[in-house]
Amino acid sequence: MLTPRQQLILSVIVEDYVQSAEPVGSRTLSKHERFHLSSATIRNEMADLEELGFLDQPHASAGRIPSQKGYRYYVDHLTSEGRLDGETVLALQDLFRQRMDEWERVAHQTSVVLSQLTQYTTIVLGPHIHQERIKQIQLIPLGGAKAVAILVTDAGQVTSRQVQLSDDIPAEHVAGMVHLLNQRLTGTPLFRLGSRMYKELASEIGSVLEHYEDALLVLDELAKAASASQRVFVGGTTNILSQPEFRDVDKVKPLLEMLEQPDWVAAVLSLQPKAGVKVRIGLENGLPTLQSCTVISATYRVAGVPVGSVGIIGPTRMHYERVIRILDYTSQVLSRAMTERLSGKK
Amino acid sequence: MLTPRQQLILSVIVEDYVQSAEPVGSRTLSKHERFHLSSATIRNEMADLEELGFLDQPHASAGRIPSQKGYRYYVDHLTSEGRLDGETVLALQDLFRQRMDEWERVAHQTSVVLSQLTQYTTIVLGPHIHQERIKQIQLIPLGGAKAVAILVTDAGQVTSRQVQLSDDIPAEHVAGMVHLLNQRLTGTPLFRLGSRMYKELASEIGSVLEHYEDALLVLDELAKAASASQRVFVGGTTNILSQPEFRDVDKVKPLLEMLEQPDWVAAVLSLQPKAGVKVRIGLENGLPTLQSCTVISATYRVAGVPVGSVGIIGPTRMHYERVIRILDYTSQVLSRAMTERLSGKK
DNA sequence: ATTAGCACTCGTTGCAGTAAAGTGCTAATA
DNA sequence: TATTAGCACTTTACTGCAACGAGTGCTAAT
Repeated sequence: MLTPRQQLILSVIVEDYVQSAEPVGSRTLSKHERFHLSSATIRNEMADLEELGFLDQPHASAGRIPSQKGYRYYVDHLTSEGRLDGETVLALQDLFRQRMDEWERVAHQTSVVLSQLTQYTTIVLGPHIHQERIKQIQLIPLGGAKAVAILVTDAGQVTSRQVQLSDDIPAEHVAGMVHLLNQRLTGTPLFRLGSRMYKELASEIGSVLEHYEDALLVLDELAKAASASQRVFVGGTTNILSQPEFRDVDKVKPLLEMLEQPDWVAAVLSLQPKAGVKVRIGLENGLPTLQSCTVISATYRVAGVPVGSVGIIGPTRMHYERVIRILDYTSQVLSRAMTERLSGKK
Repeated sequence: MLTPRQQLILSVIVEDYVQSAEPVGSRTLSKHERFHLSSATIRNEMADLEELGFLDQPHASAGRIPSQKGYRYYVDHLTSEGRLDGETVLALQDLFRQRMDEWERVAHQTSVVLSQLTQYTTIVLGPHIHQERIKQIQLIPLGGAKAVAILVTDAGQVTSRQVQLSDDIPAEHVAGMVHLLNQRLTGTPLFRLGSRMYKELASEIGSVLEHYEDALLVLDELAKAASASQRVFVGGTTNILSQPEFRDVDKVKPLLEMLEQPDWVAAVLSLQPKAGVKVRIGLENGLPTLQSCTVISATYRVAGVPVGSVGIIGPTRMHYERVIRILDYTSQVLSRAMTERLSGKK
């Protein structure tokens, strides 16, 4: 579709603009080492590229900047896979040498390190524990009819919730109930703790236990707590403020407001089934607020099943190649670390 | 120290400036309903107030704005206790009608509501659980020598941590260990789980259990986890961006960077022993970054013991009276709610 | 003690003029 | 036919300047 020369020009324009944030002029390009062309020739090519929609011109006497379509073409055709530099790799490897069971800390650290490395804003979506299996359920009475229900998964995740039991339930019934629940549910993956299983169990429990409503309540609360357990970590929010395109408070504000809402952040980074790194440029994100932003994200997996994701938000004028490589690498290492954790290797 | 008329003038200047964010001139004041003085008279008074250090003048031909000292005088002598308006009271009461056992949600909601009500940035420091007592300790083996240690307090807080036990420890020893720990520690307040108790227990446990290092490790980890459990919630960060004094990205950035670090936020709001609302204006905060900010904070208590705090960060040009009243009220209601929760009332 | 009046200061706004950067087009060149 | 040199044109950014407005401080009158 584009001639090799046009590709080269587009490529250099993107890379120059990403670095300088200034529109790139024909003279700048003609001085570039990879050309021995005059500025006039390049001007003609640029005019063509603009007509094809790959370049924009802020105003008549300015240089060119890549359009959304231009960035898209660059990402799709003009970047290579390649290796990360050693320093970055080391920083990331360090990150995952930590104890993987302290998930909160790992996720938080990841967001901190990634935003340092990239100078953009980082989002880490903590792992869904849907895939994990029930190891044990506990119910600890607190006095009154209150109790704490605790669920531990085989990966060692602990989820808990306070419940209000029937007023008159005797201690031995509570014990019996917990016993039955464990007997019946140990080994069950959490994602099956949904409505289907609920009904199946209801009848069975009802025939054995007197306080079966309490048992169901406990299950229900635990299921809710478990499904709400995915946490969102945002790091390097203030990096946005260093970007020249966001020097204006009115431009940053809507963005920061979005980043303040974990639900929204989670939605933007919602799991994509496909493997690999996903790049959404400008309006491809589907939100007007993000029209001058690019979101790059990657999921990480446990034993092949996606459980969470990491993402970077920055201006469309983003250092694509580097960020893609970093996220690719991070998600791979993270997947491996999480999988090892689960399969019980030390 | 100040004549009644000077007080009145200072008062009106503060209130006018807080609302308009524009330096207040003598003419504006002379038109104010509470005066029947000419602008010239007021000019003389203002010149005096400036000389005394209560007012500043941005430049020679501008009106006056309150100095840090001026705000301090205003807060100390010119505000009254008074009542909150009904709407605000309702919004706050709503907040604490929630289930108090879901602390994370309450704290988060508090920060959201307070920042909506005040249009400033809100910080909520989650409760220390030092005062709570151990209800039960659990140790759930995960396979390998890994296990999850869980601690439940009498208030129903659950804290957990993964631990690595000795490789060769038999299941019945684990059970015995947990039994002993519970027998020995149930009812102990968490703050005693520190080093002193550690030593006391060490000898006792050592004489009974074979794997006493494991028991101590478990205790140690739980103590660490419990003391790290105080969480920080920051809400309405972007409200800062609406303040005219922070229209400039370079001015907001350092502030937002600070707010991004929970440790720092916690430090700024660190517990003050005295009751009531604390107001720190500008440099009183001790940090150059906060020189044009005011931090107002209040602690909340459980049964009289301070366990956490709520705070508001805004420009020194702050709506003092209102914010003080809101925080005063919030901390009281919160204290009551938390205390009731603990004493087991439903 | 208060006020009217006035000269003075300082920041803001609008405007013309200039310099710089970059383009598009045409005509010359390899 | 593809490339390049040259030039007129456009637009922005910057600079200096005058006019304006808000507000003060001071003095003299009430």
